[in-house]
Amino acid sequence: MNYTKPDLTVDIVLLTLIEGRLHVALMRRDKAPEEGKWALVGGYIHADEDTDSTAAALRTLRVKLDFVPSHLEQVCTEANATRDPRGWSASVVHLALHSPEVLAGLVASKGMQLFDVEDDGAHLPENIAFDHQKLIRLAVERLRAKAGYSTIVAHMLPETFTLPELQGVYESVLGKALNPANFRRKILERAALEVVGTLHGTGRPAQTYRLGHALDYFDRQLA
Amino acid sequence: MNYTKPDLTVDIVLLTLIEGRLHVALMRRDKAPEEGKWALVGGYIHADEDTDSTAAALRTLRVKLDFVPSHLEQVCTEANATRDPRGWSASVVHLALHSPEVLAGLVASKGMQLFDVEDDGAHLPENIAFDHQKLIRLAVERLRAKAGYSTIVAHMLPETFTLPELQGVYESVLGKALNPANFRRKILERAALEVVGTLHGTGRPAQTYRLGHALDYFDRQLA
DNA sequence: ACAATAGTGTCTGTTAGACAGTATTCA
DNA sequence: TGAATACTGTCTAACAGACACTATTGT
Repeated sequence: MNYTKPDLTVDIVLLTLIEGRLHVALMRRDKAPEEGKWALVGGYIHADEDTDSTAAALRTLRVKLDFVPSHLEQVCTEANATRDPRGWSASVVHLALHSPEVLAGLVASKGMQLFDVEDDGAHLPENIAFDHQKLIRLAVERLRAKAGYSTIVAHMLPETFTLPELQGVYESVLGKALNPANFRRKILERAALEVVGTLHGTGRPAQTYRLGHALDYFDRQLA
Repeated sequence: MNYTKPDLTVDIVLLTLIEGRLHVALMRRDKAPEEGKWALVGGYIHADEDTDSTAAALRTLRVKLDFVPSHLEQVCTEANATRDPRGWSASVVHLALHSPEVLAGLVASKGMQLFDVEDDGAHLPENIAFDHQKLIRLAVERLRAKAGYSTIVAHMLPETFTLPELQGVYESVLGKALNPANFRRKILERAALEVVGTLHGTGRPAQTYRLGHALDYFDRQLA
């Protein structure tokens, strides 16, 4: 009754929005296999220190990037015989989101890079490790699907934001323009947004808001 | 760099609908740990014969029940230090659906039992193994969520069915009565249903249909 | 005053829910 | 002919999308 145990890892698809385009955080692998290729932030689950798989993902982000994401959720598990040349392996894939300002800081200090994932990954580097291009696609699909009926995309903004800014991230992720009047009406009906203050810009100042809950689900599609 | 590898298993929450109530298939464990308790159909992933985790789930169903489900999908992965007394373990949880007629046959021939999962599991047996009560809840929640915007529930009917029958399974899973006229209009708009024939019952005969695709997703909520 | 951006009011077409009514079978 | 079940037509209220309008700032 002793089977060969597969490897068990976590991989984190850390995404943000830069100039209206989704970007993913990748790091260069510094050891074999796939040395030198670009890979998701990830690593082995440590049975002795991780209480569960999400804790393993948080530890990995802390150790490799010294960073706690605004949002983290499990996407799926990719487990098969061919994804890793070393043999049968399983990866619990997580989606993480944060604001571009903070991630840009990590690029400078931690050697991580941000790559544009739009146009079906056409702008990603050629040499992506393992099945990580597929894992990126799965996480991006999850984000796009969830954008339409939740406040998930707000986690790619700083903690406080204006409604036009929020509309912008919805438009980018959903890939279509939204009518400002209708967006305001619907988002204020559906999401628990708390008024924070006022932001002065180049025209009329905007109200700033923050999320009342980490994640709100809508009973109807936003757009 | 050699960590203790956690155990990697699959567990299948096999559900069907009996007299309007969701039921789950459980089997009595015949060995330690948790011997004698009721457990989901599941087992270790076999790195030497399973190409991926879904193949492992299908093999497990074939070996233990000699059965191929009408629908099978991954739900999530439950992975932590405390779910199995033997130590850190990970289970890739799957949701499987089939018609009650076929599952009733397996009860007779394979020692499996079907338990009512309604009322938050109040009618489940006391002695459920490991964290399987939680896994059942996760799969049932997934099914209920997906029922509102897909044809997933049709997999708990035989291959051909009438619209009143289909309405019945939607009503049971969604937990509310639906207006027949509106149900017909919306399901025929949204789902790819193929006309098969005519079924004679006690009143006016009903058209029979089958699913045009394994799973249709709707752009709007059904109810 | 005007450019720029934020935010409101309101009209219209579409969709969802309610419900009355028709259709087709068997006893 | 009536009970039983399947199915259709149509009215109304709610909602989504479009768009013209007002509001508040800086220059």
